[in-house]
Amino acid sequence: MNFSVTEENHIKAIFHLQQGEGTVSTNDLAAELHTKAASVTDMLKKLKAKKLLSYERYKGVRLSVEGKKLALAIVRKHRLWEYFLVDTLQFGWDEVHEVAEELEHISSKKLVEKLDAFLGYPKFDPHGDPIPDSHGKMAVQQQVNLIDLAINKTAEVSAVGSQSTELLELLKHKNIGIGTRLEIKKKFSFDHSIEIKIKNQNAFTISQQLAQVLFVKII
Amino acid sequence: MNFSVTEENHIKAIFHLQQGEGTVSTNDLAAELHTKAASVTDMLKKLKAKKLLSYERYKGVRLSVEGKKLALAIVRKHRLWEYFLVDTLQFGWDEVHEVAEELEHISSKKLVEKLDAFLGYPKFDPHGDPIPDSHGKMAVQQQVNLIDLAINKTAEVSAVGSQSTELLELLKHKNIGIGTRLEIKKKFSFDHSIEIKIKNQNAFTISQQLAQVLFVKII
DNA sequence: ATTTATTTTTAGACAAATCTAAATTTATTT
DNA sequence: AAATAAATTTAGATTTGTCTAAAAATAAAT
Repeated sequence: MNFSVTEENHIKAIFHLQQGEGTVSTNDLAAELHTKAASVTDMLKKLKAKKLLSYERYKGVRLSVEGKKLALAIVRKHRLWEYFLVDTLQFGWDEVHEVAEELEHISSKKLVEKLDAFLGYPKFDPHGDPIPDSHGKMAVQQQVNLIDLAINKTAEVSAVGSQSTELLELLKHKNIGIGTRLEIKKKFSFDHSIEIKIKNQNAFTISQQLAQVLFVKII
Repeated sequence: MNFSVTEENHIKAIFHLQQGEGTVSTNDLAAELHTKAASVTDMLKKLKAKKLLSYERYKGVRLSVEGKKLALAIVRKHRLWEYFLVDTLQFGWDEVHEVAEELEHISSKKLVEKLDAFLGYPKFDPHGDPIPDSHGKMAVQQQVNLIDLAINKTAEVSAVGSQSTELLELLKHKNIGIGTRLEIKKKFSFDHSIEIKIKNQNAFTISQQLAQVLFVKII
């Protein structure tokens, strides 16, 4: 079975919003896809007919087994390409998302398998997100939200919760990236901001909003 | 400026049929693109409006300077990806065409330049065709049509004139590929078939049609 | 438990890319 | 040069993905 780029993007968006379990609303999907609710409804009917999801009107949507399989295949391609761009072609980790959005729709199965082998079957992409293997299985990473990290435990930034330009700009300014080692010096309960320290730098504070999208691996 | 896959495919087809100079007919384009003449006419009007080509109804079409630039950029991407697939990912040279047809439409300029650098700025793709550089310049290869090769001169197959499944099947059966060394033993003027000999194999004859799509480099 | 607000769907329209069939232009024959 | 054939274009229809505006269903609030 072959699917259009639009169809694949809907499946991917549902997968991300569904986040393991739960049902996804038309409005949330429209926001995620930068489109309108009416367009989403049309597409849901189409994807239901193709048995990629279960959908009853006004009741939200949820991927079928087939749909999840497709979503995982797309996520796999996206993350493998991101790994390739950063690891092989020396892109910065913050400039690969848009390119991978295009590359993830290249259909050749053989290409994906050969690419995976060439890269050495990586388990995590440059943002720290796990790469599904050819059966759709992903490694689980023992990562923790920065908000939840204990004080004075050294940890390494392993993932960021979004790839928005705004976030990447802020991270660049604060000099935080994947692999950055830091520890928490203080937590302020008033606004839930936290003071962090990166080796050889002065401590500084970051907002709750920022801490919530940073994931770290305890070392 | 950004163009759709369909628009790019039309530009590429015109470029190939134009072959340096001359004007291209609607019917030839329709055949090349596996579409209908009426559809081509519609697209030509659109591409003319975008100033990629000059076109007067009933008079054929020819690429503008802008159009040629776009065509060369697409050809560059196609051939770089083919090189990558064969050289880096270990694809067979006869199984990369379809995948490259998809990859050539990925838009990121930075990706192309980084890929080119990673591959070491190759000058020829796995089929022996020259890869345009970032300014659109291609190396000229001293290759000759097999039909024109002198008798008893050893030569190496450097390019094939088409990537059709039918041709590739025949080449596989005859055990001919890029890099194959051979010499011509006899030319038969009756049907213009030629008898060729590959080292350690018995001589055999190939048809004019086949010889005409094989290009060789004299060693 | 009504009213009000929100979400979602339907209805109808539109642009892109395609097609078939008919009309038009150009090329070829006799 | 008139008749015939071939190539090309136009006209009108179709499919896919999208939209706006109005209607319908569900959720929230008084």
